[in-house]
Amino acid sequence: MTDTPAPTSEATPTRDYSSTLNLPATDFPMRAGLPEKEPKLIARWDEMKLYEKLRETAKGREQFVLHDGPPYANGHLHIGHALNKILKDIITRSRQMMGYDSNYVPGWDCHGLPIEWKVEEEYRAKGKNKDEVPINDFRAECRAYAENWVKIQSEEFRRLGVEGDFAHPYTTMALASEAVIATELLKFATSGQLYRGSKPVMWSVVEKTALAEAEVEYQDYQSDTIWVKFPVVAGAPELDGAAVVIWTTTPWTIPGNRAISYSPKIAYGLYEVAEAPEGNWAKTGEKYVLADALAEAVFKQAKVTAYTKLASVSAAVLGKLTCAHPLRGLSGGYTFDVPLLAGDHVTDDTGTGFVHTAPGHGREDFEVWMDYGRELTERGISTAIPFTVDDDGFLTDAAPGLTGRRVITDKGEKGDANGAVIEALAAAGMMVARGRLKHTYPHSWRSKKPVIFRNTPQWFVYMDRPIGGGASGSNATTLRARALAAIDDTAFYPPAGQTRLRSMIENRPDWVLSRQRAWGVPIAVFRNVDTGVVIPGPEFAHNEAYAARIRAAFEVEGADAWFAEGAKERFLKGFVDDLEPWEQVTDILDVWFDSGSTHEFVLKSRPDLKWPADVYLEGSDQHRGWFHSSLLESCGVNGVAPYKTVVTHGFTMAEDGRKMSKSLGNQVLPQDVIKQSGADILRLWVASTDYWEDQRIGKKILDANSDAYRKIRNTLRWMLGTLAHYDGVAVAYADLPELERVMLHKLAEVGAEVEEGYREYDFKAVFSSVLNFMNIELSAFYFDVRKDALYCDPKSSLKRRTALHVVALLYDHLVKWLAPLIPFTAEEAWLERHPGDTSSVHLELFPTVPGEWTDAALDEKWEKVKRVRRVVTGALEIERREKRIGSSLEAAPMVHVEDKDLLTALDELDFAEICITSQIAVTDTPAPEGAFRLEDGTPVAVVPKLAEGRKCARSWKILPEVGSDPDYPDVTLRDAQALRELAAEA
RNA sequence: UGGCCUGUAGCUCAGGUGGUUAGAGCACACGCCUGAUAAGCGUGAGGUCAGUGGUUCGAGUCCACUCAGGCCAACCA
Repeated sequence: MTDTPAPTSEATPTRDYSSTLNLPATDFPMRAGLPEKEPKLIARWDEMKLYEKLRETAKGREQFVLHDGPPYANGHLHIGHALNKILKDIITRSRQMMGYDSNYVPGWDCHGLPIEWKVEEEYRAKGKNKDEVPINDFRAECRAYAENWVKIQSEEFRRLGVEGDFAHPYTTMALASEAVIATELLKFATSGQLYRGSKPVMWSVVEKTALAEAEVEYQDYQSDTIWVKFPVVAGAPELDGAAVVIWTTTPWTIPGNRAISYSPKIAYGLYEVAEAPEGNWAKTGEKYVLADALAEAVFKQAKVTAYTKLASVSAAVLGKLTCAHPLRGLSGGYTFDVPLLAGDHVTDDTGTGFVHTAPGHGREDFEVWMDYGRELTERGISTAIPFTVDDDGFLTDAAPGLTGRRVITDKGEKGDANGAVIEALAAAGMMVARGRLKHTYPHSWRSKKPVIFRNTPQWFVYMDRPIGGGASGSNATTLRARALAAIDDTAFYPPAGQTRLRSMIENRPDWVLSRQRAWGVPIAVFRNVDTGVVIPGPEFAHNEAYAARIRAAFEVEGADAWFAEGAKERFLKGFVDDLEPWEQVTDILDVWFDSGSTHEFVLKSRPDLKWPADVYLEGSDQHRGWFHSSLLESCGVNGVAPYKTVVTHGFTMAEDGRKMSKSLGNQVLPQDVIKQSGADILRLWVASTDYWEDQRIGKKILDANSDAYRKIRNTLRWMLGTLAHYDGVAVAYADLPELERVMLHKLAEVGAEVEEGYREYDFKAVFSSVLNFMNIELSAFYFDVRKDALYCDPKSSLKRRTALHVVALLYDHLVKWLAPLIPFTAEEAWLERHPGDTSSVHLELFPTVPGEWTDAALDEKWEKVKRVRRVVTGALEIERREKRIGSSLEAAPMVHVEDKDLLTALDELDFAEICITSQIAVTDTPAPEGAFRLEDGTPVAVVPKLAEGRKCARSWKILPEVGSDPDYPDVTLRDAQALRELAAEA
């Protein structure tokens, strides 16, 4: 520090020159008030018919179609909906601005169980019974219910700033949609891919209906338990004469037994009864195969007083074993072989270590059975699953000797089936023990009565049967092969989606399409009860005419036509000689088939869209949902996927990374965010997050986004204020000072990142690139440096005018790039610069950055300038701390640059201006001892000094020249010139 | 239990094919400015890269396991 005299300006009374400065002036408020402003902008867009204008503007451009995965028309939006729709909106808006015709048509999924429930609930409240209401009346109420929610959700989506054809959305329940969905299914029937198989479902005997898992509640129930022998008949000589013992809580399922499951992870042994009471079921000398861990408990239950283990039995032996059904020979039935199958569901906690497997009566039983299908067929064992229990709970002909016994009565009480089975087993000498067990058991939600798992006919689509005529577009022969090929042809964001979908398609069983429900599109086929032949089908001569009938009727009446009186005559007459054996199928389609067909009834039917879609975007759960069913549906019918790209997003967690739930009270509702902060804040959150993975949201995170928003807004506001003094005259690039050219270079870099980010669906890259640019390059550097020229330079100053020109360029570029992310604020900002009734940033294209803006050499040079600048600011910070200066304008540092490269970079630059000091000296002379240096090794040392001269009353710079102008003795010469020009103007 | 995935500073994110003291923005602390002012600028302090064990001259980066979390495995969408 030298002994420079303190500036004398403090003592001199100063004039307030602020009115002579070009200070920022704007009405653009610092505080956004988004909750009030956003609805007004929506109203404006409505009024100016923005959606229609977007289409008009883009007419003839290449189409880009993001096809909307339909949300379910039930309930208010949650955060997941908001994330989903905002992402879609960012995509459609950015593609539109990239120069595509990017049309977005929102859709809704309207059929299905949840709506049935709601309507039924309303019935119950009114004391009405669903079964007494004609089905089409019930369906009408479901339709009205869905309609109402479509309206509500539509408004909620729009409030998020989502732009699209909300005046003409699609719904799966539109009559035309139902017509297409039904005829799409007919295509599967026609090509022979649809077949009638069977599968166990939860069934309520009392209500005579299938139940969903959600309609079932678990209550305590007392079951009869039995331990039963399955005599070994083949496979292992060492087990001759032994029996595999199973345990079950449902004796009535014994007639349905077709296999025994064991676990390769459990140790088994061959045991012999050494001693048992007279007349005991388990007799001395009998040999049982049991899990070692459970043998003792079994013998105790069987009242066996002594037993011995003869040998261990390996899993390899068990796998080859064949047993006889314990009722073999009863009424001439049960002659089939019972194989042993390895299953993961088998444990050695309870029972015997062997699980009685009745594929018609349990999910796991069914799965094990189906998994072994091919192997069983090779062993000569029929894989057919018997229908041992009918709708009313009676054992059928498929249970010889027990036919007519009842599992559960109309009233929901236990029938006589269990007793009869036990009696028959005992008579056959196959009982080991019996007991009772109190445990939780599924009961119907409605009747509170126990339900059963029973085999029921269902409609399936083959995954692995070669597809014959009627379908086209692919060489692959089976649905699975086609789907796998289609997955290879699809781009996935993130890439893991491909693996996930592929492994699902590889492993999935045949596609079950039928549901025994009311609110949906029917499987509009007929089945010949004598021959099993289905219409339509590969052999049927009138497939097209039949489909045309269905389609024509559904287009006018909707799927209700199928459920109306006389449907059989109406649709079948003239196609068959005798209507009598033809049974109308009343099952409806799984709603996944509905939404899986949207590409057909939306993309193909609307001229303003195209097929296939460019993008499907949904949550990662949709790998087994919409992505999956759309793929199968389209591969079955078209041979290829209905999409080119699949984008998935993760789930939204609470702030601690855990699932949101009502009970934990950690939910964030989009409605609340919108009310408190505005939709743009929510959208900024979406833009900032890595949505490919699970994201978090909460107060802290939203606050951080509000802060980012404020920074963006304030920076735009300052630019607007400054531009109030811009006359709109452009300056040629060649005439720009280096600083301006560097900013344009940076802008070009940001532009490349923005473009790449939008193209690759990486919005957080766009967000951080723009935000960092605004923070670091603009707010903290360029604007800070240029304020002097912008505020103080004379009107005529080229520097001032070029800066204004560049600020205007920066402003328009940034606002456009931000438009897809924060459409409300971007619009508000755009209109400040480009007002007009028909003006909208959303009608603009992203700017093309001129190639001449890119100047890597200049950028490199200025990075050096900034390195030196950092040393200067570091030195000034010390001065500030020591209270020698406050403002940097009080300083006039001496900068010793010890590197030739760095020194050259400063040539011909007004380095004082860049460092925002009043004066500065740059030299290559060695720095004195004690000069300030940065620890990072920059070869620059700074010796701070106070600026000499008087403080300019206008620009606050301290310069010796102040006082030398006779007219304006209290300002610098530059400021004097500015004042002179101002005076001349007046 | 199986399929797919995640775990880097308080928060949101960067960290090609393994290679110098792990980066940014925000938030935080301290200071400056008071002509972007419920603003602006500067400086600074924050990380055993979930953990353990391996491969390697060398691992946030590769491998295995463990822990924590998420989605899927519904006549739910």
